[in-house]
Amino acid sequence: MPELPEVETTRGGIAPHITGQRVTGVTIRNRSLRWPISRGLENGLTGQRIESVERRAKYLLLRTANGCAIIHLGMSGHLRFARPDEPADKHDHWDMRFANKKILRLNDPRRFGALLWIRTDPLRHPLLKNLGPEPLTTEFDGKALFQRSRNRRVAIKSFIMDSRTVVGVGNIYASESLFRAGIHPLRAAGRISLARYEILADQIKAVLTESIEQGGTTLRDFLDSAGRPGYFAQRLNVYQRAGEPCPRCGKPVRETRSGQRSTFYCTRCQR
DNA sequence: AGAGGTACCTGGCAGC
DNA sequence: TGCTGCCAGGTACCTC
Repeated sequence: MPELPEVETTRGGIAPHITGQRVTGVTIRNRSLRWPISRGLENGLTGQRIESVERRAKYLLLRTANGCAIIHLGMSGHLRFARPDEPADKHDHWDMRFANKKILRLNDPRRFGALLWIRTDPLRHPLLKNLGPEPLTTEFDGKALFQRSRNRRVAIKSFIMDSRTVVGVGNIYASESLFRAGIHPLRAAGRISLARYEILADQIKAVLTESIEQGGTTLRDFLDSAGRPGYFAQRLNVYQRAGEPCPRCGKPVRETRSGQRSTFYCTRCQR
């Protein structure tokens, strides 16, 4: 479910409601997410005031004076505010309650997500310390991609989905940005010119920005924290459109696999 | 070091 | 209706 635009949409949806609020309690119904939720989380977080709600890559960071909650939504995770009397669903694994009576609730059927509590700088945490640049900053550009890709034989799609290259480019936006840039998804990363990387970096920024503006991409089940779907699916050019005409040239969109992931492209427009 | 595969988990869907 | 197999938006970890 969530790629960077979905996580950013979630961050924007919850931040106004919990920033500055004190946590009055935490209920954990199922500790076994990707990593077990630590026993110390409830005690550490309860009573703390949320100083900020930030995002790094697809991680949400709830910072307090005492520590930081790191949230990852995995493949199927979803945060929303529950009504006070609303019974927990089967996959509602945890709630955070706040002084303003808001209840932040996580639903995650596949449990690939995470909830961690750490007392040190979250950006130095092993999960975050080796992450590449944020795509929507000036730190990320064609030159950075070009330099990092020299002598690399890996397929360009796998390369841009590697979080050490750049964070936040998941399976949907990898296909979409390569289509927009006219680059074949299986081309070796080391065999792409600087000029083409400049275009690719611009298109990665553009596709992510447009998707955030549309509230993310709803394929099956993504809803933002207020229960609204995202509308970017209507703007997808190739993703999950195998057999449909390429929007640029009309040739049927082809589907292949790259790194065990579905990959969509146009054989004429992408070289 | 780099490339590729596997694993984690549930649910939905196509096909029989 | 119910079974089986496959697929799904992520990413750490394993092997070669």
